[in-house]
Amino acid sequence: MQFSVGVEYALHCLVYLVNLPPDSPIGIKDLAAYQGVSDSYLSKFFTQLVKAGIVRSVPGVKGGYELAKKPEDISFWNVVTAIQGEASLFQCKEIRHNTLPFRENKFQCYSEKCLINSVMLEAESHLKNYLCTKTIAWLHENLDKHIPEIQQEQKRWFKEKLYNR
Amino acid sequence: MQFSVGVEYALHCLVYLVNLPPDSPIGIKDLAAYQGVSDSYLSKFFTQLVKAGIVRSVPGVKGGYELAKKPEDISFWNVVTAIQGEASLFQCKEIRHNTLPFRENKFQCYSEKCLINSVMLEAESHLKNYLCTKTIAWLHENLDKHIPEIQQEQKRWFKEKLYNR
DNA sequence: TAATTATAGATAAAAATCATCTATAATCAG
DNA sequence: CTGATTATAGATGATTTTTATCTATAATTA
Ligand code: SF4
Ligand code: SF4
Repeated sequence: MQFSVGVEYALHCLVYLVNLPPDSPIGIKDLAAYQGVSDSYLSKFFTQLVKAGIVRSVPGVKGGYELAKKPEDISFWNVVTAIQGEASLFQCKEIRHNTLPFRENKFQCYSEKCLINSVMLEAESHLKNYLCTKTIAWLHENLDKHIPEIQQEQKRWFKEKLYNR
Repeated sequence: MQFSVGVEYALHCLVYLVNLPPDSPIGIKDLAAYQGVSDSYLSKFFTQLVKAGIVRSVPGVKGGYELAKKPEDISFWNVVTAIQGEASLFQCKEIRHNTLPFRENKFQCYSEKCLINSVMLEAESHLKNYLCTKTIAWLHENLDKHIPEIQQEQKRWFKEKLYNR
């Protein structure tokens, strides 16, 4: 049970989009070139981010992607669900339905009143609540503090790409 | 990203082992027959539960499995890690290493100081802490309250199997 | 000694994940 | 209007993980 790499790609790329001049979207080609993956691969994640309302897409010449919200309104949890979907971590496979007394049609097991399910859901909500408190704005700000050289280099590169369109 | 079904099987089966007479292990055949799966399948999970110190195995004739600890000392988290392993939910795939300035050997990215990684770890610890508070004893007790008929039937069945060995 | 039982490992089907490529639709610069 | 550019959608396939079973082996006890 692992987070998808897509979450990692999305978080990194969203940081690139912070603090750019308004109405100057960045194309998927540039983003993909920077990340070192194919455009079609990265674009899939951006399509999901669009659907989740995290980024806005501008089609056509000089189109691309830009943040649809303020970075302080985009939480880690938003990104995680945008990429992995809303499905909860624990999905009851209804194994009890295959249990002896059930096979003999003695009982039914309804997952609504399932204790295991409710415990897992509650546990997940603790994870969720924490991830909701961490935003792209926070990430951007702290990356600037922790790895300033890398961040500067990265900003330089995207500003230049924006300039040469 | 989903919990393994193994967790569901393990939690259900551990409840069956609560409140049985001492030194009377239940064989994997009975457990598997009750669950409606093959012994070899279920036994794999029990081997993992043994390695995690949750159950004790008794080989040979009239052998089987019994709880190795008091049910109030077995948490949901214990079971989850026994089955899925200790690996954390977020594993950095080091995607930044393939990023443009890194490909040009300008920088290195050490995951020890990675902010994303630390946020994910902290989030997971919230999930962990909650799952540590819920035990097999709690589950057993509350299942008895919520679905008493099913629990009675289940206890009847295992007691009978124990009797006929 | 023989039957029983856990353990280990081989095997394979099914599902999910990762990654790329192609075709299409929308937009804008000229 | 036209052609280039760009996002979107979907097909495709490789790889990995998950699920499930079967077989062989080792330990134990009746
Ligand atoms: S008790 Fe809960 S987890 Fe188990 S089969 Fe029923 S609904 Fe699913
Ligand atoms: S910044 Fe963190 S998540 Fe990203 S590549 Fe570096 S270590 Fe991995």
